[in-house]
Amino acid sequence: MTEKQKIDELLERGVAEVIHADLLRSKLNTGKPLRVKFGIDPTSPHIHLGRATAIWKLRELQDLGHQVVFIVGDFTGVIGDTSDKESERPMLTREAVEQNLATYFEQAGKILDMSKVEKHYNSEWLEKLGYREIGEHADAFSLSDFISRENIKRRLDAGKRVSLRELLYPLMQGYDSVAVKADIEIGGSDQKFNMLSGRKLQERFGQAPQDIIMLDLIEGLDGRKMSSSFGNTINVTDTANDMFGKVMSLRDELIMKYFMYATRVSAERMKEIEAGLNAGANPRDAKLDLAEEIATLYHGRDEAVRAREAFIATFQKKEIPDDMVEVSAEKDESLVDVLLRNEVVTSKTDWRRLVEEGAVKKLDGGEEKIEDTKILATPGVYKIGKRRFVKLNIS
RNA sequence: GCGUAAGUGGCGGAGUGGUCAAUCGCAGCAGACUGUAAAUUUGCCGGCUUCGGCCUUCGAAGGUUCGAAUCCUUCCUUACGCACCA
Repeated sequence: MTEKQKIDELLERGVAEVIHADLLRSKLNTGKPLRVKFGIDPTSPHIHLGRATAIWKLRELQDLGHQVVFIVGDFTGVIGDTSDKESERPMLTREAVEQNLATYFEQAGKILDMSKVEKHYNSEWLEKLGYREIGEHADAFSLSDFISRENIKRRLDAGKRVSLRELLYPLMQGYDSVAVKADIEIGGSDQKFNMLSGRKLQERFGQAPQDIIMLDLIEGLDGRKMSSSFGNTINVTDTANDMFGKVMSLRDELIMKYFMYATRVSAERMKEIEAGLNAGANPRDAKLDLAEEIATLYHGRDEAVRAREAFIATFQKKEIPDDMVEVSAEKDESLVDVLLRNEVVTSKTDWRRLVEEGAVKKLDGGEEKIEDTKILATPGVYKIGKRRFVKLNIS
């Protein structure tokens, strides 16, 4: 790819909106290194594919020679962001923030060259501000800015509580931009308000306002927006097999979107795949390729190919998977107790239901349906529902 | 501070003295159908059970009653209105 193509891809692929696109393009064209701000919310430390789109953008910028600046919202995390949330967020303790952060960089390291990333905790500067400064910053905004904000308005209209504390959040995130002298900020389109507040404050502080690259949000497994709070995420820390299974369960309409947002597959290849689908190719095969591409990004090609094979063996050929949960039972222990102890089932009632529904089978050459809820544990492989496999040993 | 309304299962939201473990929708689980698709459809969806029942839940704590998610009291939480110029 030429430099120009890289810049086009940066500004177009998966991008919802660029604020001052022309300006930004000309800045990028000069080749002068720019400072790219990216805020990390330490509330939930798992990077899922939706969030990863932003990190891949950072990677593209890094490849173009720009300086990525991570801002860990350790201070703002304690306040709680209101963007994209339907209800007020709980305040996090210091300890929780620290804990959540521990794994974050490692996950980001799967995508970025972390050694080149500048890292800051926003408590570095936010903690030092007093009422005087906060008052000055707050003066850059009017109450109607906040009230007319969609998600605040919705909550107000619904009679939900909106804490004043939440209004401080954009001020702080905006000041982050001032503190690190950001040229560009990257974030999801749900962050628009917060990122714009950065521009406002930078102007107050005599800095050139940052340009903003806003990314589209992608759908999760159930078709709703991918979000940890919905539990519909594909996480970059998921095993290759999990990623594979999750991708395969996506509805067909999302295939091309996922190629676009969640893989690095070239535009030409995407066109080919799309043409194939339109010509009547089985979407399942496109999805297998998609799953392999996604797994490759985080686990490497070899492991992704193995996951593909395991998927085909287990679900298409109905073979018993190689790796599964292993549990061990005492002598004369009932099967329920073993499964309960290992959290395979959540309660005895849960177990009873599963048995009555005919979901529990012992795999023993063929499949033998288990109908007695009180059966004793015997060694072997059990299958509960479609995808829960358990290997049981007697200790 | 005063007044009014409200707080129900993971979420939304019914229920206003017994037939309520609590309608319904979403999410989830399981069966059928499949491509582990999606959509559809059927069942389940607090816990324990000798399958007769039993136990714990409707903001919290007390109380009334044979009996309470439903009535009363106090408290906590939230929304809305009032407040000053009059």
